[in-house]
Amino acid sequence: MEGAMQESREYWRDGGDVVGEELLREILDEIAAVHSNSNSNFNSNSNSNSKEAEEEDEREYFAAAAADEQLQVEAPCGRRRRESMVNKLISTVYSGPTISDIESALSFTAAGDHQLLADGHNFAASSCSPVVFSPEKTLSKTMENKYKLKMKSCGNNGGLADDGYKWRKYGQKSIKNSPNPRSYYRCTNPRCNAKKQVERAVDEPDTLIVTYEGLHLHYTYSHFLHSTSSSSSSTTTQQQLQPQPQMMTNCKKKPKLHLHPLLHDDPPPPPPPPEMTTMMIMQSFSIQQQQHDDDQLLQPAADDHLMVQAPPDDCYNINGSSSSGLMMSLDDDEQAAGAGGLLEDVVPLLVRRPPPPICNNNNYYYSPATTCTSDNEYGSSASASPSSSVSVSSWTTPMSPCIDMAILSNIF
DNA sequence: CGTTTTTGACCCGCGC
DNA sequence: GCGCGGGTCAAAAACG
Repeated sequence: MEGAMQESREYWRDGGDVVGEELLREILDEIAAVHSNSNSNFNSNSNSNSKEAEEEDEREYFAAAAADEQLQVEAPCGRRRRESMVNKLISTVYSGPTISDIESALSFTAAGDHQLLADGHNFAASSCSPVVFSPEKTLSKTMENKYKLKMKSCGNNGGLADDGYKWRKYGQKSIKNSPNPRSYYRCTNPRCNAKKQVERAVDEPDTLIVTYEGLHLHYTYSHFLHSTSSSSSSTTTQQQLQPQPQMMTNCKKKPKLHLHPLLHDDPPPPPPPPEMTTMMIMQSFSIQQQQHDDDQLLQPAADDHLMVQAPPDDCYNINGSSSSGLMMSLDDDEQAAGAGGLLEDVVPLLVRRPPPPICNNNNYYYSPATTCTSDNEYGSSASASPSSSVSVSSWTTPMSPCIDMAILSNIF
């Protein structure tokens, strides 16, 4: 870990034109200081393995997050702001996720967004209907931890919105008692184990049933593309809030893979929008491997830009368009610090939490990347516009501090 | 020419 | 053990 810290320092010394070296040192020192505490907390929790400890940990986490948000209202700039950022980073990186964490976060987020559905106000610029997120936990073992989305295709042309990831179709099967074949897709990222199945509902031709399995070990491509776009030219708020199909067109070009972010010639890749996450679950590859060995996928496999919403009983609703209140505060210079790129070595599972009561029209933003396609057959295109092309939203990428990226890249 | 899609074959789990 | 159905593989075709 010390080595990672040192590498981060060197990395940021080289990239000193992005963020002041002094500030970086300050932040890194704070990280190093907090890390020891955070680590010990994590160890003690994992050792005790008690539900009370986990719940206490969750309470502390959310309380801290709420406090951070309050701080940002009072002092959106300055040291407090940075400390908040660092603390969040630390809490997300060093407190290992548990299944309880994930489930808790899902229900927490769901409760927060339930009202949006109840009000019937969807932020979406599209006319897409909400999707229903249904974890298949009660089915057979092979179906365990698969998550199913039911969604209607976009209204105008019958096409569907992109879900932000790039999929490759690897099979199609006709299903018994169903006139519609089922298509099988795998994430094109070679390190990514995410899969999905797409089939059209028998009774509702407009409805697609998308079953996700596995985690994406990288960011959405829309995330990546928006980052690169934003870094090269200023983007107005209005543009940020509009679907940007040209970016999805650019998705056709497969980005470099397998390269460690720090080895890229390109500018440092963007971090995830850190304050948008309920938990940014950083899984080491050992954990990932364990998942494979156990043949268990513990996390909801819905793409990380999906908004998990109020679950009645065991059913989660995802409404990719619910973005109200998801605007975050970030300084302009911090926005300018980001750049494009995929994070291949970090494993974020972004479980969104309810929006903080902060609305900043100029900074963080949540954009419905609703690129409707006109595929005449669902499941016919899996590249930039995945066949499922579901009516969901993706996080467009505000420029965020690069600090966590550098650090996280060195951790794993 | 590299990438993606198609599609028949194969594998495996499950029920009888 | 056998058949069925679902999931995956992989070679060929299609695409850009």
